[in-house]
Amino acid sequence: MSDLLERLRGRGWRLTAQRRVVAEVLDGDHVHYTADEVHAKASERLPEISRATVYNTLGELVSLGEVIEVSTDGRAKRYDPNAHHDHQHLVCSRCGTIRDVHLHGDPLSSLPEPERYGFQVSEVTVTYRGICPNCSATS
Amino acid sequence: MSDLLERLRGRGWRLTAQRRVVAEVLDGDHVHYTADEVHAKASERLPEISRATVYNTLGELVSLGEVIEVSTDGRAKRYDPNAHHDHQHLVCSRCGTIRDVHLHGDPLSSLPEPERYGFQVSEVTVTYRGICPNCSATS
DNA sequence: ATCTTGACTTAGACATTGTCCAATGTAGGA
DNA sequence: TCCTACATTGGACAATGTCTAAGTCAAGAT
Repeated sequence: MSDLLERLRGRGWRLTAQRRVVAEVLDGDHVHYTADEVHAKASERLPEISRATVYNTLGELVSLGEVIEVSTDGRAKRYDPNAHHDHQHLVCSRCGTIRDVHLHGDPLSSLPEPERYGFQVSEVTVTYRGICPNCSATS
Repeated sequence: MSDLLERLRGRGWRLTAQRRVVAEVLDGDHVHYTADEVHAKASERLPEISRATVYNTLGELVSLGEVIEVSTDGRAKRYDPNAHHDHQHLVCSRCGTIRDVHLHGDPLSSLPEPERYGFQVSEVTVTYRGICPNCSATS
């Protein structure tokens, strides 16, 4: 993600302090933040950045395919900067931690033709749930 | 789902008009309603039912394993009464229609041991996305 | 059949997450 | 340096969900 800003500039993105900070937050720790968490982290470096800008910027990064939107719990969406490697997610049912995981085979092929009901199926997301080692230790 | 009410009563559920109506709404058309849609349908039969009760009742049905909570879009959760047959979902990216689908094989087995990071993995949800025949006709 | 009681329901306030808009600011080309 | 189209801001608004205190009622006990 280090050359992300250059890539985006090449696509006509205007490079502002706010966008730079949002991109840096995502690029930093490799976790899955919510929009408001990104806003909080960004505010540490650029105190007056607004929530609207963070939401706008995240939306643009998603549209541009640089970031993936993940909604595992029906609560706040989370943003995953690991958009260039195909992967799925493993979520702890207790603490909500999310890990990126890599699957055996292509899950698209698990959906038989007669089960496609004429849809042009183009995408599949797989979410595994369970208890993480940390949580099962402290149960 | 016809004997649902009996089953629930056997588990100590107090059988009220409100709960009966919510169960009937879910049992009726076999679609995936949001909580507020269930509330609207229920209000047709029992005008003074409150939103809180619908939310409570849906939550209880989910806890009891009689209904599945589906969040495909990060917006409102939807409620799927088809809890007793293992299935996954196929969603139209344009209009949001949801179909139940049945997979080939067990998706749990697609996650290799080293990709489980010590989690006790117990559940997997697979969501396919694409364009439904209706939407691709009217594009 | 009536009583009693704890579970259920209600209305509405509140919380969280996300969107929109008009006014203001500014990046980057001319 | 100046322009201007694009970006940012703050705050109102919207959608969804949660909580609480007070009133109501289902169903077992009498």
